[in-house]
Amino acid sequence: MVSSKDVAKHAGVSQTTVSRVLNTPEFVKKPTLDKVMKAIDELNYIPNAHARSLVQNKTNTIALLSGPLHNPFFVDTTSAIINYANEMGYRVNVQYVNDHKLPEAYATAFENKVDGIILSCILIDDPIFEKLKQMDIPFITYNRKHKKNENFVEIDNVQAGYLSAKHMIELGHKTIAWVGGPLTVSTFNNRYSGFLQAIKDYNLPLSEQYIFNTDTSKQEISTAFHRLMKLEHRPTAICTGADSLALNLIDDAIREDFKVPDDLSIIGIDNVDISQHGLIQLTTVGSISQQNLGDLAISELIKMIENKKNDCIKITEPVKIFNRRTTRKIENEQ
Amino acid sequence: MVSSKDVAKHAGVSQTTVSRVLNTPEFVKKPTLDKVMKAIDELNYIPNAHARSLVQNKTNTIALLSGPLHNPFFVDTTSAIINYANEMGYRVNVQYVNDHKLPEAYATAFENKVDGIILSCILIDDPIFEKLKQMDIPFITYNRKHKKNENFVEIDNVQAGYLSAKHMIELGHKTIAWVGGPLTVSTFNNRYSGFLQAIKDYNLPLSEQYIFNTDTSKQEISTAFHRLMKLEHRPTAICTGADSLALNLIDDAIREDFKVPDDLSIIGIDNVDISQHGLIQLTTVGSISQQNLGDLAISELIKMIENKKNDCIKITEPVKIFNRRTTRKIENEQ
DNA sequence: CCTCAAAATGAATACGTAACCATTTTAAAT
DNA sequence: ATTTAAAATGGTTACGTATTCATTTTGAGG
Repeated sequence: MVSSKDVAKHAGVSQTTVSRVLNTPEFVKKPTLDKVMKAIDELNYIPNAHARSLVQNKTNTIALLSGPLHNPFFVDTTSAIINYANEMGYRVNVQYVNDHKLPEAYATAFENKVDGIILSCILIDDPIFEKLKQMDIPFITYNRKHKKNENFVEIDNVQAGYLSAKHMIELGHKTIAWVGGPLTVSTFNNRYSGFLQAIKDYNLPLSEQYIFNTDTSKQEISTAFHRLMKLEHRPTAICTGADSLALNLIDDAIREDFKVPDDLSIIGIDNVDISQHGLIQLTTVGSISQQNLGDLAISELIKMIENKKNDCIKITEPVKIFNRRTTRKIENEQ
Repeated sequence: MVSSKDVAKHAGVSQTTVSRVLNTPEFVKKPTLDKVMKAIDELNYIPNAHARSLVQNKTNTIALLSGPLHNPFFVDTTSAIINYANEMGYRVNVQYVNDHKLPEAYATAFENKVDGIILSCILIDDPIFEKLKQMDIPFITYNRKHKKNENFVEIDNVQAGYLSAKHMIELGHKTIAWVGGPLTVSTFNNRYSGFLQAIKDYNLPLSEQYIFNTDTSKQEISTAFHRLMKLEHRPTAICTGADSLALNLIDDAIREDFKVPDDLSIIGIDNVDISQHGLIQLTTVGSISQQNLGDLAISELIKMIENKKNDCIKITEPVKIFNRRTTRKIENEQ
């Protein structure tokens, strides 16, 4: 591998000068600069970022610990995060983590001495949080937050759950089911509690049979769907903890010959990009702002990295209903 | 930052021994091993991957230069690539490249001395190809290939285009349009030529008005759609260069109140995961194998990296029709 | 021609690790 | 006890860069 020393020798200057040519060319005379540039070109020299990191203690790399891409929410956010970070001169190490691989994912990030970590995969009660703080490395969670309520970017999940239930209630639905995710995750937890609050406020009855807090696997969602549809008194509406869940449920519904929204109204939360597609037109609750959570989080993270500003990021974006085609007024048929 | 030297001092051993504890613990006596482990734990020591890379000349990092995630093909492949690479102990630096940012993307990959590069963004006639070969760094292209016909993984694109047209023809369509991508890209080029071949083989007329090779932007696809729909003699079927194009066209169609497939049959190529969704059920052409191209490519790349096997990868996967719900028999109404 | 500050360059070092080679310790065989 | 090979450990160096400090060169002003 050709190094700056080789270039120096070839150009007849010191390695220091080569380094200067690359970093502070304004301090080197034109003729020597040209000499060095020529040598760089002739030898096909490419500086070694790792050696630089070592001496500068800065890697220009950010670790992204994301949820899986089969959840369209992470498609939107991953894309936004990587594009913004690249724009700002950072490389992004991406890992799609499932729970039993989390420790490895953190280890990888730490060993690479990344300048910052952006992650969605944190539990309300996650012990990693303290460790992250100890490490003294900038980090931010998006979509989820830790119970300590520090360094997060989220939407107003309680309100989202509330609006979603309210939407169904106002459409006349009386039997409304909930299919969400693990309550160890702030996002689902808050969305669920918002949902419950609305049910309570509007004095609707709610039996446990109608509640499924799944592990978000396709299989368990299908199971929930089948259980719901076998109930004596079937729900006419399902509120879900996320667009990805809603899309899975709709898929199940179609395969079982239920019509959405004619037989069953389904609403999501997140307003992922694809939910707008003409074939989908998912009714959902999402951020009022155009900017997605990934975008917001990465820009805050980079501010933290560069300004060293240590004040804690706590952003909760307001939400609204996006009324599309997967929910409808209930007919008074029963 | 706490280094292996600090650990050594704290444990009362040499730095070499600390290194050994981490890399070849079988060569160190139990008591010293315990001592060192204790010190590592107490000091919260985490090895520096960059320093290791420097001395080992191996980074365990792969650069992924992908197309944008709003194309679902890259959702599937990115996911597969990252997961497989992580499984095999490699980190992945992801970049979503648009054409004018390509040089930067390569520079980043080179400066980081990645162990390999996996890329989809190469043109038939791309000068970068020679440079990549010169660099003597393992690389593989997926989905697209260079005219040199080396180190690629693709589906049988000519056959895919052919089958797609044949499918429409056999359904009775006489006026079939083509909406594809830039012909500077092998994928679109070959798919288009397959399409043309079928049209020719079945003696269908084809006017230039029905051909659009777009830049794959949403806008230009919409333009193509509108032009087609304003034609005196409207096409009853559109063959497209990719599922992402098909999905965009269908979106346009729905917004203009055309019914797919009743008013218009549309077929894609790629068989992306989401095309199977109940709400979508896109008819398409895709690989017979379950394994997606990203998976295939990354496993081949890692073989190259680890076995140093220099024989050139040339994989073209056979394809078949996935007959779903966006195409139908034409009625003899005209 | 001399002085002297500014500009330009170079020498030496540190970053944190693994690898190589040398040395010490251990334990088995005599 | 002595020898000897194996096991265990340590000292030193290299990786490729940026930085710090020292040295040389330059050119303006007297």
